[in-house]
Amino acid sequence: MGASKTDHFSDNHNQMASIAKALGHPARIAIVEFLAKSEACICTDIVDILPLSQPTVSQHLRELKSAGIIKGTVEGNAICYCLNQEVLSILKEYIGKLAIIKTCC
Amino acid sequence: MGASKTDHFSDNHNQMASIAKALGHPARIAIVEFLAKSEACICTDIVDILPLSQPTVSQHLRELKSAGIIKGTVEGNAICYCLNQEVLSILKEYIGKLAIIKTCC
DNA sequence: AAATAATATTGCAATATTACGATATAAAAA
DNA sequence: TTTTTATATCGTAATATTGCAATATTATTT
Repeated sequence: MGASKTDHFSDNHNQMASIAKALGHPARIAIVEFLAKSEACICTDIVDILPLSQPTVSQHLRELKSAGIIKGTVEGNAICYCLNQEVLSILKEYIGKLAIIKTCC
Repeated sequence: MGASKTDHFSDNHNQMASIAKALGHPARIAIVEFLAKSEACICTDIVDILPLSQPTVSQHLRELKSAGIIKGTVEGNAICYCLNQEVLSILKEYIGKLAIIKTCC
């Protein structure tokens, strides 16, 4: 006991939770926001904008990538990151459905 | 080391992360979805829809409440829960800004 | 007043996350 | 080829999360 009982929930609930979970850290929010504000994909600069060490940033990037929120392309000895709009749209749609005012409470 | 360095990030980043984090578990997604689908606020039934014990569900409800995602109203010896649309709207707006297709990658 | 019902809290074990130093890897530059 | 640059991985310590049994709390019902 301690691990979450993933297999007791629907695929959809698990997917939404894993996307939300990946965004559930201020460093990862900062990364995603930085990529969103950039005109193009970003190589190199991500470590510089965060108050965290390079290995820690690398770990956060991996989590965002494994949730599908960002994509990374190898570009020489650097890696270019950008947002995966498909996955963000899934989240957007989902939150949109929840955020509908109802006449109660 | 181990705890996240909350104080090194902006209030906005921390708030968005804490909302996302609260949604980052399939049980909490299931709760929120159940409340969204219900016509009115829900007392009592929440424990029954989840494959988890009553104390565990209570803990998840508390996390959703402390992130501001749900509200609970005392109603006799029960508690009626419903979504806090204000907070969901904050998230909706935020994700909406991220999820804008750009011509890159 | 005692029993019941709904929810919260406590205590604790199992596991996951966060962070970083040290080190590895792989491509570019010197 | 050596050095530099950009990123990843390993190992590990500190802390947080998840889950539940046991118990407490609070209001309702009998």
